Amino acid sequence: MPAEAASSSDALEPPGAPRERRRRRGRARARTEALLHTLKRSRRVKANDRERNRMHHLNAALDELRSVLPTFPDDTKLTKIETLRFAYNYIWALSETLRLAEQCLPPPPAFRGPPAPPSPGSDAGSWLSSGSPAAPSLCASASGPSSPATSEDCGYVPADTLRAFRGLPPAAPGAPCR
DNA sequence: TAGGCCATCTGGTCCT
DNA sequence: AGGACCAGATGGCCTA
Repeated sequence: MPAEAASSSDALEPPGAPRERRRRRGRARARTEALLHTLKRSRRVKANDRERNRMHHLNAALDELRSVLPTFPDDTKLTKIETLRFAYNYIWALSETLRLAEQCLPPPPAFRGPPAPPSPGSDAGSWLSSGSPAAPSLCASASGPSSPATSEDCGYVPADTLRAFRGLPPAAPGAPCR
């Protein structure tokens, strides 16, 4: 108790002085607490502002992702979770398409030999053709565009968003090469 | 009206 | 110390 410890010198004061000092100390403490409160408050407001900005940037990135996904104009805007799942499956579908194309076409002479290091810029096929990441079971691609799957079949992409895959070239597994 | 989605606030934790 | 990131809470809006 700091207040108790300080009271030892109070015995030398005239009567009434300790009470006045305590009162002053109380006012000072109230002032510091108020100052601390406003300081905390201003920090919080600043943090809120940063957080809001951060989320806006995140949403902007999500919008950018939406804009490159194949959706129809009359489709309602994909939700955040739909966008992420759709992108995940779309990437997988593209990589499958690439893989099948590589199976059908003889590789160009420049690509013969040891595979290039797995950097996205150098050799798309080598890093895209590893198959389904964690087996996402993209039903629309697996069953072909003519038989769009339902979300019950797939579990990854809602039926509405799956319709966007209809525009893809048929890349059914096991499709005969020309 | 219930449920889904979203924006915002908030406190905690980690990193620089 | 201050900023970034994260997850939980809350309230508003919309739709079935």
